[in-house]
Amino acid sequence: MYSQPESRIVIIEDDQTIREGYAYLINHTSPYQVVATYPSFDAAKHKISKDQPDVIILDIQLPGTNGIDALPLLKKLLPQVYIIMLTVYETEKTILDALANGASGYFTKNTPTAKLIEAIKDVLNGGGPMSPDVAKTVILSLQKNQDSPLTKRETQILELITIGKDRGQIAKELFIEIETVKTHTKNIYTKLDVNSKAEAIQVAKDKRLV
Amino acid sequence: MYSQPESRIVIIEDDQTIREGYAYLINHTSPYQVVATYPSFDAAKHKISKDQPDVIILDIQLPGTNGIDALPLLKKLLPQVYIIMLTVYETEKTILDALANGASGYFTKNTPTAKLIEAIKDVLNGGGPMSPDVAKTVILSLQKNQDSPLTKRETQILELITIGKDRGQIAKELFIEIETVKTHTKNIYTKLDVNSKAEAIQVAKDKRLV
DNA sequence: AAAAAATCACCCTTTAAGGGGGATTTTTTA
DNA sequence: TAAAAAATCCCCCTTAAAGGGTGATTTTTT
Repeated sequence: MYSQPESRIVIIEDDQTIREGYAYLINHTSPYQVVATYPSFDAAKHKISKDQPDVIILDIQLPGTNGIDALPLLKKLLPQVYIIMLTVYETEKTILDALANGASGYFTKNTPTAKLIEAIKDVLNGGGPMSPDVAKTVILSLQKNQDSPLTKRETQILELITIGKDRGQIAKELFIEIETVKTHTKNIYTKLDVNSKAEAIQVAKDKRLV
Repeated sequence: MYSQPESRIVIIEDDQTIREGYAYLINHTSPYQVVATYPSFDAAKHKISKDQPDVIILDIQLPGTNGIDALPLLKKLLPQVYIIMLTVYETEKTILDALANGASGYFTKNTPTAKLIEAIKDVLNGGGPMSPDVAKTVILSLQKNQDSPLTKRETQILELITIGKDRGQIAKELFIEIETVKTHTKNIYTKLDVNSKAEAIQVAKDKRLV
């Protein structure tokens, strides 16, 4: 399945200059057509289904429903649509929230139109385009703490604890006795300076140990 | 801090043709210099510190220590180095493991040298370059289930449960009574068809509800 | 107006977790 | 090749936090 030249684009962005600027450039310098633009999700929600967009360019800071909250609603209206975020926000939380809620790509607003057009092509071909700084943020969010106080086995067990396994399940999975799991757990607690599973999970997430 | 033309590159890759091919092209068509190449991590480990690389291009399938296991060891030897994975593996687990272990970028082996050179520039400038299919995999791994059976509040509580909070902490955080948390938890268990916190966390992770 | 979601309360049971102490075997590293 | 570190296993004992049942009111959505 390859990118179709006639692919239909909708832009939802409250800044008129940016909205019309991107629309003009996409229409005149790419094989894609901008079939509609809207200043907000609320303005778009009753009409956008008829536009039959393949790709939506979506801002986050919008009057009324914001872009993050709009994401699942748009997906409900148009299950097959690809959504590319185009925003000034680049905090880790915002980026991860957008991706968690169904965005296919994420760019900051200083992105040149040429890159955005390339991104449209990428999503239509099943890719997940991001600007370099966004990609960096995503990678950092996945990165584990490089100098953990835990041994390999302890890390492994802590990982299983964080995904909800109990002693019995952990023992079975690692082919060891429950008592051994207990011993490791005790050592983990000592090293992390906690005394419960709940605290251990919190510290593990917090320090990115797993 | 901008990319320095004299930046030093090391390639660790067991296939001689690929290794020398990339080395030649980087040396002749980019401002970077390949200062050494190795067919394995084990061959590199005693010498690579002296090479003083800024960027390492690292394969995953290597004889002896594989690329994933080599990552933390390389980071220990050269804490400041950027590592770009270049591999045929593109399973979600492999990609996420590599990024979790400190890789700065990730490309599949059919990547043209020009793209790889761009990626070197990107990491030196603090970005996190990935090929489109890899980026897509990463995005998918972050994506939540779009049609969860849970309500907003239930999802919120399940999220807190998965990060190790107990009833008391959840109640405090959401400004509600412990009994309300209990009620929501019961409803969550019914909807997910489980009857313990541990199981709920496993289903939540499994179905990407949080 | 009806349905769904969110809130709070009381009773009762028990399991899985946590703490202490001791010991052997295997692996790594200096 | 010693010494240190990591991983393995066992027994005793205690209890906090979790789970199940039932019922009800208020708030928000549709």
